[in-house]
Amino acid sequence: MTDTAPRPTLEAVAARAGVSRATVSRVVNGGDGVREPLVERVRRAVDELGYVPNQAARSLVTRRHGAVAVVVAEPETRVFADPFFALQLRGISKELTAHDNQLVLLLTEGRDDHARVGRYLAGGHVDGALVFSLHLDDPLPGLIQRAGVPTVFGGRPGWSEGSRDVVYVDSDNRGGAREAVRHLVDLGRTRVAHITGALDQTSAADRLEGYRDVMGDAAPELVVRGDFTPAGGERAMRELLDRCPDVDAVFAANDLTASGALRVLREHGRRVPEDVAVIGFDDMLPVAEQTDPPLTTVRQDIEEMGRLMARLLLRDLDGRSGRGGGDAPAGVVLPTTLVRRASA
Amino acid sequence: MTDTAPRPTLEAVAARAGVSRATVSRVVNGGDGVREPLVERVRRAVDELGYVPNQAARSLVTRRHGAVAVVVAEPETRVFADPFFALQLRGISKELTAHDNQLVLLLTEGRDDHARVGRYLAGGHVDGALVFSLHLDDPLPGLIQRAGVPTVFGGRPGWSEGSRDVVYVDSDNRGGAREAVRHLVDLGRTRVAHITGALDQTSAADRLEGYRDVMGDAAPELVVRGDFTPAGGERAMRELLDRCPDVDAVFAANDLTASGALRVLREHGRRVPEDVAVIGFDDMLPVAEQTDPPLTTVRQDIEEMGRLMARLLLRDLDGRSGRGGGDAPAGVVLPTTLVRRASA
DNA sequence: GTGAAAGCGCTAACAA
DNA sequence: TTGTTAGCGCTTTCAC
Repeated sequence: MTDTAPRPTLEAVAARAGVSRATVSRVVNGGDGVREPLVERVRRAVDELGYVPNQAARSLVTRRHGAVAVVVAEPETRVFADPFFALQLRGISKELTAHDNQLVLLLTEGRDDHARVGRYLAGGHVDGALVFSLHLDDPLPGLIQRAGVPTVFGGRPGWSEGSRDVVYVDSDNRGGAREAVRHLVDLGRTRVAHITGALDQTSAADRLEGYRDVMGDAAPELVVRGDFTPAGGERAMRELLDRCPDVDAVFAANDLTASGALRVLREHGRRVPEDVAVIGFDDMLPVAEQTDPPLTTVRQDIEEMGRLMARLLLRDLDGRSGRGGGDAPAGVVLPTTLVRRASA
Repeated sequence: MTDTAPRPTLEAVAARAGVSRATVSRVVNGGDGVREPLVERVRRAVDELGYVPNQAARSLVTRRHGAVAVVVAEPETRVFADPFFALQLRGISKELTAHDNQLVLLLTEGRDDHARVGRYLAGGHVDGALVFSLHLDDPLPGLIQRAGVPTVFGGRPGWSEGSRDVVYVDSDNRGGAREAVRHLVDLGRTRVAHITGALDQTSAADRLEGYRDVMGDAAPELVVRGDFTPAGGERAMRELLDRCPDVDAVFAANDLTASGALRVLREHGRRVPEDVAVIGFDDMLPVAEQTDPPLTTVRQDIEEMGRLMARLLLRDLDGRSGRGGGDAPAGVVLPTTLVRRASA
């Protein structure tokens, strides 16, 4: 491969254009306050030499890196079993690159990684961080806040209750759940069950709340614990069928869970939606459209969540170089919509 | 949030420890050639001040960034419809962080992005690149090679035929396909069909080759074009059933395709595996284990592919700071294994 | 509007 | 073994 191509420096461009380094720098950074003919000459020199600014040198003086860390804790392989993560990443990436920022991906699993991430963030390699705080007891948020890096969280962090200065983007899990359960009730169903997600994640807890908003606490036997996986959905559905044979509707915490439930229902000869109506959450296309029957579900715009997270962070970043204090928007909650297919 | 914490510099640590900057630098970078008591003193000063080296300043002189770009072209949303991408990323991330390297993720879609990526890579922000060259006519590989950045490709690039100096990691697509088809033949099947993947990707082309290695070119009507998606699998299966009603086995280019085929077979009342045996490729657990019946498939260790890619790149990176020429290992091909479940 | 010069924080010769 | 010194390539006052 091409060995040691000696990349041209500002100096070289300046020499070629017959101007000073300062002028070249000005042109490269927007060209304000430089007379047109000179701008032209510098531009040409840049092109001819194929000059690209050295980011390290630039960061050294500007203290900006044009890079944002995305921290994904994935103690469970679940993160990789559905396209959730990838979609969000895509949204983030789009927004970031649109503003000339790079995405540094930090995947963590286990204690050691936490320390490493903490160190990295504290090391000032990036201008900010986007963090997916998956679990209630996750030590990551603490570490990060201590590192003093501007941060936006994906999903409402469990500990955000008190602190008003935590910025996050979340879906309207509770509202979406409410809508789903209400739809089931409107369908005339009276024994509406809920298979929860992993309850140490706020998304699962919030969906459960939404279910309770409509159904109340009347029939606790209709709430079964799941874990966002198909296997968990199967297990829960079996338990449900066993415990409440008269169940006529199920609101599953996500599509994967619903797919497991669907399988068990079929196995038990229950027709969907005639005997039991089923609703999922997420609208993960490859899952929701492929189940039998296709799944009615609550859609959340995952890619948009990612994009919004990035946007909030970048705004904050700009803000703090401008004024001293930023008006932290705290939490932003994206709406959900019910997508009707065949299962309910 | 914490505002402008003025991070301590080498200078500050030196002052506190009562030594020179050079000594602190030595200690921070491993501490070789510094007497124990001094090392101790410096370490303490570092801790007390919470000193973290400034990477920008360091890169400026070492010309090393401790960062590797991962370039993923995703012209098709398919990349996000299966966990392939995420698994590979995880493998890469593990290996990279184990060697204290950061992962800069570059997601591209469309022409504009290519230029951007080319510029970024040429800009010398990273020490090397890991690239997934998905399509035969992808302009990315060219751009990258021109940027002169050490690169390892994921999957055999279509244009690598001539050039011996292209480093890549691939699965044994051809061998795996051969094994699958042979298994079907051993089962006594005589009308073994193949639903291909997107043939502008070498993985699909290689799997087709493997099929032909066993079946020859005898019955071209048994080869139907798919595109790695469930929908493509359905379409192809319908066509197949229509064209060759006597088909008694199907080797699908991947699990997603197989799942589509399975659905159509059920729809047509064909029993699997009694009437038609089906084999997939990938062993994507959430797909292969959840189909009805569970899918017999060719497993490839995706995470290991990622890890290996990173390892090769890092080795190359170390190599070129050592000797002048590196012994490029060209292509590394990982073995596949047949996983027997119920569908064949 | 343009140039000269002073660093940003660090590493790597070279001296001592 | 330790310290001194000269940059790495860039931005940014401050004169002109």
